[in-house]
Amino acid sequence: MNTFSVANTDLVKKTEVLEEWESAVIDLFLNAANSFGLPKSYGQIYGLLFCRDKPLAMDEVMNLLQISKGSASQGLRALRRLGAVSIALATGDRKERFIAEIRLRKLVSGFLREQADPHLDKGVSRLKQIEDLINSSNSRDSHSRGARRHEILSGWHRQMSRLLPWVKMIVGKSDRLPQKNKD
Amino acid sequence: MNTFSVANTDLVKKTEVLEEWESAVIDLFLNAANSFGLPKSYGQIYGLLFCRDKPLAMDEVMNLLQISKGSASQGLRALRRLGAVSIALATGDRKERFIAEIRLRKLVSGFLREQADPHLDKGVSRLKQIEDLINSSNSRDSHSRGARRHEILSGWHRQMSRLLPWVKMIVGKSDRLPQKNKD
DNA sequence: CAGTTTGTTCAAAAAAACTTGAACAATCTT
DNA sequence: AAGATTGTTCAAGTTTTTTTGAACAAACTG
Repeated sequence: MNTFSVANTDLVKKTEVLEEWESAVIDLFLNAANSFGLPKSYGQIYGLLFCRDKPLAMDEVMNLLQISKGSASQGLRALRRLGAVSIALATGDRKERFIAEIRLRKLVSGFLREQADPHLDKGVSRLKQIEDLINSSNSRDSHSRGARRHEILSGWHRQMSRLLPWVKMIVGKSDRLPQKNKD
Repeated sequence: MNTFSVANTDLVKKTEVLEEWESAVIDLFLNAANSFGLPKSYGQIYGLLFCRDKPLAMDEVMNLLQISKGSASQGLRALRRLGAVSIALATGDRKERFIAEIRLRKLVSGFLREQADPHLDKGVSRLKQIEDLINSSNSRDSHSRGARRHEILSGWHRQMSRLLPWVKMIVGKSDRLPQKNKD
């Protein structure tokens, strides 16, 4: 089946290839993404960009990682939303090119903003809904038990709300040199 | 669709049933578990125990949540490992009975211990492996680029290692009354 | 504006994660 | 010790998530 052997000596577009250590880094991020609940391909894409100095275009990402157009497109978009990847300023060429954000603080706060904050918000309405159900409970015992639980949940919610800003602050406090806050 | 109205007054084996608010709380935890990367059933089980004052046995959990033996068994075990659930002291009866840990600090630190810490540990060896690959890189350019990346990753690792203890400390700092640390 | 190049969308395929239940093990009961 | 009760394991089934690629849209080019 693979009998086209020789003869295509330099017709094959010299597809750039990964360094061994790059593959290892990409794999590291693949696993990390995974345990943060993100698709593996996001991790791969980020990992690749993390390794490179020069911005990469979508098709380069596709080729180097051997992933589909769809994955590359969606992955890059999601990573941009997370603030983990950004578009390099146009280089004459028309293609968009991407670079990885490497400041840990930015990565963490982007992640929390996109993943944690929404949950905390939804939590508020959920708690209210639960409160209503508790109040419409007929049994006196169930009612008081519910009220007690509602208090606990509210306390947790308050604490988590307090914690997140701290996390965003603490991480990256000495990430590099004292940088001006270009938020 | 709800036309079974009256008539089944007490033939139905009074299978204990959930309060409406309990279902809502269970659902809350179901979603929470999910976004922490834990199976939904773990959330349900925890949620149920969270709602109850009295310890529940595995079969009660199965019946109330309508989940299989396997799920109940595995879920309870995993939750115990996380420190989110513990076995109530024997009540004469032979069955094991379970209760939920409701101190947020315990929950958070258990979660971090089981989920984050292992990753940080694996991270050390991964970093070392990457370092080796970088050193065996032939290209001078690739080598220095790799070295730069390795530094960044090491920095992140250090920072995360610093952060976690803080999180464990901060959460639950005023969870309830000043309790003696019964770790 | 017809033709290219670049990027998005989304239904269907593939892969991964979760749940189930039957077989098994361990422990108690009589 | 046979029988009953409680809990675990894991292969197979189910559900959910992720990836793919072909059709489409948008923006440039000559």
